[in-house]
Amino acid sequence: MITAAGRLRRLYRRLLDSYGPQGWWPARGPTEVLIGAVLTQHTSWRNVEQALLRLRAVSRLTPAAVLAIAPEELARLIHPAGYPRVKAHRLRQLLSWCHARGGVAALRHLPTDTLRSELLGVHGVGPETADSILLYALQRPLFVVDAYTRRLFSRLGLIGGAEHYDAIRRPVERALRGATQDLNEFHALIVRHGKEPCRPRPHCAACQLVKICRYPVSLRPHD
DNA sequence: ACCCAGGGTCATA
DNA sequence: TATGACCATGGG
Repeated sequence: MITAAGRLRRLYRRLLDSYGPQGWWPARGPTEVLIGAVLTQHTSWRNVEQALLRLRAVSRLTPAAVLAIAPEELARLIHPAGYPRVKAHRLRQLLSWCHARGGVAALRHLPTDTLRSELLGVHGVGPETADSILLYALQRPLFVVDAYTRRLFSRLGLIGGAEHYDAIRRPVERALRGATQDLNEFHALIVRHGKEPCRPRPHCAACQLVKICRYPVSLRPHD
């Protein structure tokens, strides 16, 4: 990531002006953020919603209640989100950790560094899932780097494409001065912009790209 | 019949 | 360190 705090701030401002606040995370409660963060791994939010509907229909979405569901049954319930057995196992690992820690409310007392390293220690929780939970369930000032972020930053020349996760995350956190609400909106807006590929007329008002925006979603992070 | 979606782990070189 | 296979469903 080249040191481009000003460019990052202007990009954020343009995205916000174009789309308005996104009001993330789309969940009813904090535990649902944890569950959704696992379910949405390499999966469209549309499919995740179906899985959440099926889960909500049979259980309260608290760690204890979901852990009371038999693993095979849990897998069956979440199957619209894909990778049912993998995700059922990951959900159980994550919710067991949370439950052992006294529930989501109890997590608020712990420092961000501690929470992040413990989350990364949970099997099936990588950096994006951990940071989504920390930002959207616990309001910690972290920037979430996902495939849309890499693609957009790479198209804008802000990164080469091979940067490590933290090498993208930290500069954005500095550029936005660790303001939780801005980090929240920035990531949500990047996803919004990525989901609705902008049509240049003559250029995209949000990212200001002319040519690249005409290539919808086919470009990969390293293109 | 492809390609893609708000990733992560594991085996291998 | 860095690739590739694997996990699996639903929509374009």
